[in-house]
Amino acid sequence: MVTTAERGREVRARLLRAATELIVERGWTATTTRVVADRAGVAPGLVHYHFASVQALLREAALDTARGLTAQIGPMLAGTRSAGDTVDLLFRALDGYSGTDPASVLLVEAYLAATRDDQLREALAGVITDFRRELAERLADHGVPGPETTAAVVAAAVDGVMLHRSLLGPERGDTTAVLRRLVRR
Amino acid sequence: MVTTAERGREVRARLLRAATELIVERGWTATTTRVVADRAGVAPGLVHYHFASVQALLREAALDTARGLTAQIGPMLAGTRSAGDTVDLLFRALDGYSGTDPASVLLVEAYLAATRDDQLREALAGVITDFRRELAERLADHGVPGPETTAAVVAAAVDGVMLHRSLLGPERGDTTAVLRRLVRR
DNA sequence: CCTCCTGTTGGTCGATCGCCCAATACGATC
DNA sequence: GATCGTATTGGGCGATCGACCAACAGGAGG
Repeated sequence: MVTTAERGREVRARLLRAATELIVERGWTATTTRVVADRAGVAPGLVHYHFASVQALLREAALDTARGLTAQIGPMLAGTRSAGDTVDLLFRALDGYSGTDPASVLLVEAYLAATRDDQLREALAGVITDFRRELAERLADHGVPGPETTAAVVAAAVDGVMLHRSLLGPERGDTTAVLRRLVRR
Repeated sequence: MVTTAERGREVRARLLRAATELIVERGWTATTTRVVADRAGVAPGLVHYHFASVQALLREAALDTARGLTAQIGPMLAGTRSAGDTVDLLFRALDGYSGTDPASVLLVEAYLAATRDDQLREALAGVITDFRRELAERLADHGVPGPETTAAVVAAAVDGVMLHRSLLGPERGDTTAVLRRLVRR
């Protein structure tokens, strides 16, 4: 038995999933009411029934993905035995990714949209700050000097490498080996 | 005496400048024919007289800025005395920048637009590759091991830090000190 | 002086935008 | 079975989009 409310929540979820895909494929500002509704297989009017505005839909979709990513990586960090391990893990998590993978592009899109949407900027800043803190604690455990600043740089480097891969493809050399220098004692 | 052709080229330049400003203020896909024309102080029709399409205008504006940036930093790199100096220079060049400065945002916008515009992607990849090569040569001069890979990581880290600053503002700790670890022998 | 030609204007085209709303479908509740 | 309320439909609103074009201005070259 499927209640009306359950089907409603399911449609809402489908809209969020469609928005996530389309932000990646077409870009943030080119993801429109009708295109999202079409991808989700529902009437256009439903977008403004389930969400206050298109911006609100895109914001929620992007934040869901961002939080999902950090929630997935966080527990993995806890199992690392050394600072080098930690860096390795971060970049192995990125390595299935060609650089044009959905999650990366979506994150960068969100970063940009955030420069013009205060609500999104604050929420996204919160996600990154949490991730930085978690990473800093792990680095501190492993005796890395200046763990907070180091964590900030490592996190930024991850995003930067991801950004460059989307243009140039995978690097030739051993990127992880170079990045491990960041956490030498 | 100002010839007709000279005034024409001047208008073309004004359109490029207006596009540069507006990509930063409003985003790539939200920079439209009429808005650019209005900012440049000319009639809307002129955009499609001087440029094949809006995309072509945006592409040229972004590439001009990107090439201008690397052309400005390149010669400064030549004067550095050590690998640490080189990293310092790169990040001091970024430090007038709050992270929401025009050049940074424009670059990230271009990165993103490039994922959906092959012509732009190839051109932008060329600019980054040139910069990487120049940086790699300098690092090699200073005896940094694996100069190509290191240059790629440093360049990515620069863009990553820039990206994070646009959300979180300036870092608290000494970022440059951490990044200098990347180029220790 | 008179023609060219380049640069420029301002408006129009069909398409699409975000948002809204009256009408409807249909399970939940009595 | 009748009533209610939530989910959904599809079309309409004014605004704006990229691209196009007829008309025009005015310096360049004969």
